[in-house]
Amino acid sequence: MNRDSVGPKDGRPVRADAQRNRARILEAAEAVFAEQGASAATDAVAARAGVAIGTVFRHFPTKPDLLKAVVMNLLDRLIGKAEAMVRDQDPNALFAFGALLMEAAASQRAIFARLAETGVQVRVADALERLRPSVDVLLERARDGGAVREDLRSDELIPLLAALCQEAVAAEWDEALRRRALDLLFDGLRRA
Amino acid sequence: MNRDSVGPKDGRPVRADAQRNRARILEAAEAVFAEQGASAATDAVAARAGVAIGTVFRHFPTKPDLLKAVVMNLLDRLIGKAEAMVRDQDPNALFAFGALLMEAAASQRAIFARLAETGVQVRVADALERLRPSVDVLLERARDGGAVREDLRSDELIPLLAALCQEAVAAEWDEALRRRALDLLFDGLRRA
DNA sequence: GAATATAATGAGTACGACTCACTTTGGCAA
DNA sequence: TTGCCAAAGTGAGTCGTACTCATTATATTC
Repeated sequence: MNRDSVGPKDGRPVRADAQRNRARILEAAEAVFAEQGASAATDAVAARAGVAIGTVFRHFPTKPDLLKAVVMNLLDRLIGKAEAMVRDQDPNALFAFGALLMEAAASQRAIFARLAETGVQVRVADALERLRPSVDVLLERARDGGAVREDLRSDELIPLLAALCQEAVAAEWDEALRRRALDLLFDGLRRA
Repeated sequence: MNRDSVGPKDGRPVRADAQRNRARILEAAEAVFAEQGASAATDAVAARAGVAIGTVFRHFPTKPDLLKAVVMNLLDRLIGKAEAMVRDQDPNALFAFGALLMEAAASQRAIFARLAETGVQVRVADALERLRPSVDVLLERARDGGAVREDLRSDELIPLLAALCQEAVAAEWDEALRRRALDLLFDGLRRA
């Protein structure tokens, strides 16, 4: 764990006010984007955070950068849950994880759905890469337990899951369809 | 077939210059967006079409409207191919259609990929709705021929295909992954 | 308690979507 | 043919928003 009280290129500590403002901006952005969608003006975020607009742009040079940071923040919370599932020994945990992932994406629709609308580079697929270590473990265990086909690899599974989550959010699938889509996919992935 | 030489609410014919300009704008837009991405300024489209900016906005009141029209235009070409497959009697035509769809989406990446970046309402899922009649026929035939599970319905299959195409384009899947994803999905959809 | 690098500020700039008062023109009837 | 007029075209101007930068403030270091 590197202390985030030191700058990227090492050297001096990051100033206390800068750390504080960065946190405030992220918090404000999450709230503003959740309320107004990602097309909300950056001024609104600055106002809510109680800083000048220039400060927002110092920390996040472009709007996509800001949105990306917000999403990565949300993702951190998910990772914790995924790691908890790794500790279970259930070979079917992989499927439970897929369901968890999709429900999480759906519940954050307000933010995720708008990401696509504004030229953001954040893709669910990129975000999922961070979950990969956990997925690898879950997949291997499922394979060993005979719960999925032998030839399934995580760099195939992750894009598939990403595709479903992305589209579920973007096209506003209802819960029945989300569940059904996962069932169809996972059913097909089980050992033949 | 209603003549498109008459206006929406019936009444007078649409003026010849209006029809001509609409066609020119669509053609210009397709070229400009393909070259510069959908974030290209509307001025550029107007310039290329040889009309004033106001004329573009008369025909397509918002930029999303313009992008949507371009995509729908592209889709028309696909529909022809789908209908040709319906005329085949092969129960496996459904799978061939899925592959065709994904390759078409991938080849138009320049336009499709940028759609998501600009707040466009055009979703691949919406577009696919127009293909539904053809999909219904293909699916029914596949079911009768025992090529897919009995309980699969087209309003489940279409979103699944849409999800894969959308993500394949957005995340720039390579051909191997596109093929593999379709295989995994279709394999799972076959009769158990 | 200077010195100074780092951060904050916010008026200003750039740019692109969209408007609208005015001009032009295609279709129709006399 | 000719005149009428609604439909269509025009493009300078408005407006909102992402982003800049010269200036000011302040957190750290010695």
